[in-house]
Amino acid sequence: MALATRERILEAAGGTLSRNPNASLDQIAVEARVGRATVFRHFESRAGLLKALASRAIAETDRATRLAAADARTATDALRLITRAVVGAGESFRFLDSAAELYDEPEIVEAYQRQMSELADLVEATRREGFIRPDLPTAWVVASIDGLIWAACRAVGDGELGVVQAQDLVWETIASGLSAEGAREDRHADQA
Amino acid sequence: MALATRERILEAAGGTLSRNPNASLDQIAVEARVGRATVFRHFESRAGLLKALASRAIAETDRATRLAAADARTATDALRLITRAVVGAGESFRFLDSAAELYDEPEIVEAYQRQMSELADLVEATRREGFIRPDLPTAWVVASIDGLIWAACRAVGDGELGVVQAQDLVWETIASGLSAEGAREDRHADQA
DNA sequence: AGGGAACGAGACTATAAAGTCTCATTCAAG
DNA sequence: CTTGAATGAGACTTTATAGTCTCGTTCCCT
Repeated sequence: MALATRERILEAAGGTLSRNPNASLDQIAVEARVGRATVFRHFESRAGLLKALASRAIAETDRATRLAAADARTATDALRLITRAVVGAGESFRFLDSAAELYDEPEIVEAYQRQMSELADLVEATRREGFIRPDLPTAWVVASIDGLIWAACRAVGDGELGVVQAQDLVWETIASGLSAEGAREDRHADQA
Repeated sequence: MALATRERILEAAGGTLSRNPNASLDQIAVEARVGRATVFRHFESRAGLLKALASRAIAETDRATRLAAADARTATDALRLITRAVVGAGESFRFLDSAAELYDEPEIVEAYQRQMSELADLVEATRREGFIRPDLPTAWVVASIDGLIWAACRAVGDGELGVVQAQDLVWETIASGLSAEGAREDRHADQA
């Protein structure tokens, strides 16, 4: 039962922290239907729990990324599959939204930066396939995709969208934007 | 000097909290070059300070929104101006990113929901002008815009983008999307 | 049935931060 | 120069929560 308990604690922590980033270990233990002491039997400290949770989310994203990269024939397709996968797994790492304590866990920060860097590489590759507009900085494209994924995960968490719908909408928005085709004529200098 | 002091505390709180959402009042007081006791002379409690900070950000957004609505001839133009204004004022409310304590301040929650609702109305209006794609749910369009604005503010805060650049890119992305025109031929059913 | 590992409950300590209070100092206005 | 309001410094209390420890119980395995 040890593994099941550990997993239950992680699950509860993810859920509780995504709703209230400052939730106490007591709340998490209650949510996991576990004694508070048991939390300390599985994790050395609060920081350790957070770190394990983050590592889990990162590993899950990595796995999804590898699978997508294996299946896809083009970089654009890989980006599509990865986006879907990350939105699908959104609940796993929505808690990261406000886990400020993790900023001083070099291991986690490094992994996050690596993932962002991989995403940047992928964006560059899709750009070479003619998918991404040449005039947008890669940093912004990455930030936008990140922002859209967060928005989708939040909408799913709030019950505004279903998971599948959110996955479709994120990709649809990345691929075709928010505006109608006709609006493309509207562009003009827009300094206020 | 009373007003100046109060303002300095708010300013410091905004800055410090956007960097570390769990910053103590002591850190904020130091940042504001003010005694910690003085913080309590101007705000009844930590929650009161947070609330005042949020109210300030909301009021600033409201003001920008009203100005934009007054200047704009079309809903689409209003959306453009408002987006620019909010990104420009991003530093003022970036701390909200992780201010979980505010979730149980009905006054703040209500104001936030009102702003989101106004944004939804504006999106509907731009849709009638043919700006927004008819096939995207308004809730998603609102969430996307919100996500893009957050992404831009974060990029500015991290020094990745300049403010003006971020303003341009957000609107450019809303208006024309991320993908090249040619990618519009690529759409296909994408269930994995 | 017996034994050991995992657990629940709860007492206990330690600590960080919120919030209160006092007193001396500064500073601007009259 | 005098006065009063605003402040800085810091002592003090309170509270919430992390982290430790113990003991009795449950439950699985042999």
